[in-house]
Amino acid sequence: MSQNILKIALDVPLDQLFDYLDNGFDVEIGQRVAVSFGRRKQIGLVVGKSAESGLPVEKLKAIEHAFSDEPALDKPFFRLLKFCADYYHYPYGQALLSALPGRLRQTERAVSRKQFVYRLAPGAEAASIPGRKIVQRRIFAALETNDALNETTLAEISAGWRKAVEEMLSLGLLQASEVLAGLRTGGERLAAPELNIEQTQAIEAICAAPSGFKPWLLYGITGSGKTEVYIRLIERFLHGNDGQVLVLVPEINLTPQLETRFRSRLPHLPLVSLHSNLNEGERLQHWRLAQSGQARIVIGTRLSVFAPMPLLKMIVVDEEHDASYKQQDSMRYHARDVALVRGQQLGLPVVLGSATPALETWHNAESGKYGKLALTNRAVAQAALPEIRCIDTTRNALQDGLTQIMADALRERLARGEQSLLFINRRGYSPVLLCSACHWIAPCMRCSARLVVHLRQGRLRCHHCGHEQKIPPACPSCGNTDLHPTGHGTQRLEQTLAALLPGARVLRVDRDSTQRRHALSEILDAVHANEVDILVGTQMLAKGHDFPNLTLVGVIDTDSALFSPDFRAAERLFSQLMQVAGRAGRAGKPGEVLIQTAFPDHVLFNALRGHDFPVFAGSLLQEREIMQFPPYSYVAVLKAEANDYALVQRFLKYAADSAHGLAQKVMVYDPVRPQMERLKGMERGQLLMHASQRAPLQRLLHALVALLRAHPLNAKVRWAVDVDPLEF
DNA sequence: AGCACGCCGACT
DNA sequence: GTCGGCGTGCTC
Repeated sequence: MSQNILKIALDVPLDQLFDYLDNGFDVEIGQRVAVSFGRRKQIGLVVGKSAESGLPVEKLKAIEHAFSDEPALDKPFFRLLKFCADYYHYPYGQALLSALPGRLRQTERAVSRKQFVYRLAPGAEAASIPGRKIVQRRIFAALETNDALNETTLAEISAGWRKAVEEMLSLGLLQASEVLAGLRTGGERLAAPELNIEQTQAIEAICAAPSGFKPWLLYGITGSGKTEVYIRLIERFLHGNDGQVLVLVPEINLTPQLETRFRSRLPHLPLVSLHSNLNEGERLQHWRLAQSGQARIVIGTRLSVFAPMPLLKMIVVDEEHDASYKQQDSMRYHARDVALVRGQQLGLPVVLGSATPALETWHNAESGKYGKLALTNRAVAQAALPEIRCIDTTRNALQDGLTQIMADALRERLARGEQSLLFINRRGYSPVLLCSACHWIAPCMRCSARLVVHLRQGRLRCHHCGHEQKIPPACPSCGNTDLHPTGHGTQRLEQTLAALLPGARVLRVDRDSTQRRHALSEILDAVHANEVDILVGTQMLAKGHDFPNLTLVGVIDTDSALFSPDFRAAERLFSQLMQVAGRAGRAGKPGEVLIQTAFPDHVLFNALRGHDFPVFAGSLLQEREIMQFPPYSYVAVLKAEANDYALVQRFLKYAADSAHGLAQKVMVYDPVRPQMERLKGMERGQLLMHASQRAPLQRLLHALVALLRAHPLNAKVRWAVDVDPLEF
């Protein structure tokens, strides 16, 4: 009797499948198995079955266990990850396994919490219940208005429900069925706000489009009601008893707000979230609920773009320009782009929402490749756009980082009992510790970066590798004890404000002040309760929060980003400033945005003053076209790092030489060191390649990666291909 | 990636 | 005489 041969994907950096004998287990494609691989035990996914193997059968091992009772992953899941593994040049097995919740990558049995729900049996009649069995009667009555009851609901009916249900089951009045636990539905339904014309037009356009793959850009300024458009679309796409929608959100603490909003507007649609704040158990449960089709709406960050959803009807990518959609290690995918591929594979609409779309997206919308829908008015009619002004710091002296104009504006709000927000993209006290005598600057030993002064803790910290040390009492270079914290961070600004505006209640919001589990939501509550006058914070504050009493947004210092060597810096800065500006003046009170800069006439600020993203995007796109940068070219970077730069150099030299030999219609540059030459003790280097078409670049990468995997330095150098990189 | 095997230097 | 350094090679 011959055994089946299983083609199994494993979490190993080898781009191949492994053949195992099925050992008599009844296992389907898409299920998990436990196998011995070399000396260790591994979890594998059955990708295929076959009667034969490229290897002699006696060399094959048999699987040790098959998780036959688990639901199998479907074909679209494999298809999507196959595409990603190829496109991002990452081993297929690792791509597949890393898309699973952690619990499913472990060799222990992964139990999903299940519960029973009870329905009325066909033909069951209330009359057959004796009058004195009150609990049974109540349960019966509840089931006449509800299709099914779960244990929680039954417990609300009576503490003695279990006994009653058992008796009803034995009498054939009820039927029990097992479902996954953890779905919450119901609750009060919030009234739908009225839509404005643009919102209605956007919804109708998407619903009227012929079914099939269609990308849409929903370009809507802050406060224009994008979320309401998503909600209406979900309602329209999930009208019947089936269908699922995936909503991707950036990796920020924005998920709870959005989740609450969706739940209160669509209480009848079971919703689960998938993000990093879930524990392993919850994550598995939510993922299973998506996979089973029971969760009709899935809201999740990056990784959830891979969540299996058999009834998927539409994908929404909120804040599609957000950089957190790009994974920066292992498989370097971009969740927005993967969402588009998924939409294409399944023939679905994909809605990309943003107030400041990525230039790639904007370009595609302008060229007609994507449908473009614009929301140009704030949904709350009386909420005007804030006035944006620049304060020229070459004419207005800075005192402790603040101009007089900014200080006066803060005082004014304080007097009026309104709130202000100061935006500064540097946490800590000051970004540099400088020796006044020899100009020594405290460096990080493991990174090409300066240590940031955290004065309150009396420590220096590296914001790249997390290294921490005491502030030295004297300069290690010359012995001088006069060491100056130079430049401004959130902590210092907080201190400055305390001195400048005594009595003002200042609250700092950055990664350091929000480490505690619920710290951010407590801060937000305090702001809403008007217990705060001035918020000082980093970009954390820029997103998604509505502060009705906030009328001033001050931007302290952004000039370094204006002339950054990173060609995306301006795009990011504009988006960031647009977002913080959106915090000002939401509920009828006019808002004002003040930006301190030495370059008030820069194009970026001109466009910002006019709230004119299209103009700014147009000018950036022109630059990109001249320089032949994305979206006018396709880029990939080979990134390599090792303890010893000589190894990196040798590796990249080999890669560059090979690439030159392989290159057809691809430009291969010389290996260079990145901005951050050293990170976490690793010496880094990179090789840039670009082409005007995707295909030749992909062909080159494919061949190159095969060569590099076979190279002796493969083991000594950590390397990765970054396709469509955001940073290089 | 792991985890073996394997062949050369300083230790109870 | 062994413990252990990490180079090399394989994993169905």
